Amino acid sequence: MKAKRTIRDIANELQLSITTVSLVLNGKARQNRISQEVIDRVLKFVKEVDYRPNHFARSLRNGKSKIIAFMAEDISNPFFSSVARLIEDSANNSGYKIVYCSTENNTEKTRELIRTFKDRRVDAYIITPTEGIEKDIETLVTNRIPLMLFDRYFTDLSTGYVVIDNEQSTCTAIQHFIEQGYRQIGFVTLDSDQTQMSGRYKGYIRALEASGLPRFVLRIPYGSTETSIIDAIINFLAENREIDSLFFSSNYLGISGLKALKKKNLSIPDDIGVIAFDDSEVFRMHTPTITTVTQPVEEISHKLVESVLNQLRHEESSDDIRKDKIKLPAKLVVRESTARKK
Amino acid sequence: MKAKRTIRDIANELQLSITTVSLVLNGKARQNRISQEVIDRVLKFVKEVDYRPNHFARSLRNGKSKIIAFMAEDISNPFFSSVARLIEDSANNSGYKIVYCSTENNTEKTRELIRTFKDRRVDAYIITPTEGIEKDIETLVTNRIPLMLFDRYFTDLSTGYVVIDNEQSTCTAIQHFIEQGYRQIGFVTLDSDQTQMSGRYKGYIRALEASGLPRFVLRIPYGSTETSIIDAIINFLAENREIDSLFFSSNYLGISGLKALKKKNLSIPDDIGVIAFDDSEVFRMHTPTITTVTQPVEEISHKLVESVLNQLRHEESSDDIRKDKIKLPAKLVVRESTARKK
DNA sequence: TTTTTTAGCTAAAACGTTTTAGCAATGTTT
DNA sequence: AAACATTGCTAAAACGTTTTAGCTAAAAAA
Repeated sequence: MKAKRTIRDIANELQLSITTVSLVLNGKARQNRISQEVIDRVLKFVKEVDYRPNHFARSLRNGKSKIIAFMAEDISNPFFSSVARLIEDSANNSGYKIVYCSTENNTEKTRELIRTFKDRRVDAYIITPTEGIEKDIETLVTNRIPLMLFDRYFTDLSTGYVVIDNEQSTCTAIQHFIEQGYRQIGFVTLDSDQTQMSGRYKGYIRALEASGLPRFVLRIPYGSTETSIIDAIINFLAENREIDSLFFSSNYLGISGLKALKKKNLSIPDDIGVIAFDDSEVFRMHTPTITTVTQPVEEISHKLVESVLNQLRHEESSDDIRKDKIKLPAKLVVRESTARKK
Repeated sequence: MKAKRTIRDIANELQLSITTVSLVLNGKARQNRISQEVIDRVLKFVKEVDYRPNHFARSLRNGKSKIIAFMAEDISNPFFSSVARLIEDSANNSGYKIVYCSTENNTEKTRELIRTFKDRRVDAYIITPTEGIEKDIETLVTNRIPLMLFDRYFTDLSTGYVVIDNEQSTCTAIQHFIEQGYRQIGFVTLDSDQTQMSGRYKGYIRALEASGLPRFVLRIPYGSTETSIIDAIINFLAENREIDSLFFSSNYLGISGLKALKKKNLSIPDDIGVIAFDDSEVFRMHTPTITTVTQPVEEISHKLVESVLNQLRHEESSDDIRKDKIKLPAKLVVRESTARKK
């Protein structure tokens, strides 16, 4: 068992000062006029003995943890776990590790999580914000902590974010219903005022207004169990028997919706048309296959991590950090669930 | 903006020594004969000014990062992201944060990841090991680093682990096929010698031998694309036309399998029976619904985190760490895909 | 009264880096 | 020959904790 070597040991063994070794190791040798001979000697030795600097000491000294916090609503949701997977490698390659947590869209919990992350001087944040967390996010921003929101954001807060064009993509989806001959279009959404949900709602309204069709809206309380969602949808359909199509504004609403329709023995797409937000294997494999508004997960993830790393790189420079405000288009993937026999 | 307060500031403001404050904060006041009056004074003040100790300094001093590494094969796989979600809260409640990474079952990558985690003095590991990583795991064990393997383990390594009884559960599944009247049972698995896969294979063999039925085995190379898996399965069926049922030994093999069957227009369960390993929403929603060997994800997660936290608690004590070797039963969830009309 | 014990607190070292300020020797300009 | 610049390196402070060893004063024992 070789003893852990410190920079001090290295310095002693090479008959150099700690300073010199440190400068070489940090690539600041040239600008500090360390001779090439010494540079080579240090580099060679350090490689030989596989010296690995102590992260704690380094962090203590320079205040950086080399950790990025990934705060998603629920890491086990396929959308969020895909993002988690896709940001992972780039972060690692830049020397960052990612700690995750699930906010459950619970503001109190999120606040507490941010607190503990602050304690650990996490270097950057990627967050799906909850409704009441605005102030806390603002504090991070004023402290110039690199930060990106995603999935939703705060219109009156100057942060970077990556979202999709919820209004336009939903509008397109509803128009697709209309083109397929559906006229009584129901909208099942979460009872939430966050940007992503209000955007989807606006898209629904806009499409309807353009064609003068009636509205049918069901708002599900946040955190409802699957069975209560299913019941709510069944009720909704019973009270509005004219409905001939349903738009589900999230992937798990869609899944519960399909279960509800199955339970009522309604046939898709003939009795009722279906479109769900967020793609997933379930929708691709379902019989019939389900038309979805598909988020560009790769691009979202890529932009998120790119922007955060960029902020981290330019953190020192006094000029303003680039706060990317990115709105990506989502794609309507047309499948069998909207192919009505006319 | 209030300046960050250090323990030194606290000590000064209270006219006490740093030592005293530190002892109180760490609950070691009583055993060091600090008077109750001083204890109260410190605790009150610290609460008032919301003092938060610097993690880096603490870590540097005592060598603990308060971080657990969660190394799964692929964090975006529903099985692993569920575990991630389920271990998260208990870990947080005990003051630990979780960093994740995806090994892709790539030994070189895993080795490198373990290296970087070691550099950061991660306190504990929860790992789905890859085939070649035995030595590296062993090093962790000899260094007495708290560690749990899951999903698979090394028979000749003394580590804690949580797995399911792959052999028994697969055997039961195959027997179910037989009871349902299937006689030509195909087994689609990954070309891997890891315990979970060999266990499932053994279960298949055992069930067949008991009834003298023929074997049909397809081994898919690790890391195959979905399309190549589908092609392989289609070929396999073409070359073995007598096959009347298929067992898929992982969830994504099952999904690819269903796509292959759909492509060949084979009807489940009449043309062919289907059982998949690992449950997922896809199998519950599929038409017909798919019989699965369902892993007890909650229990797996619970045992994992409980055991790791236990190891962390008793790390100091010189007596042997408890190395829980847990094998949980998996449940056969019978659905429509094995309900052959006889 | 002197010695010993105990109660209550603290000084200082240590953890392992990064970085500022500066020193000595050599080279260059006046 | 004196003054200045440059090259090549280093001493030491700082980051903020935890913990060991020990000090002083009061209480108890001799």
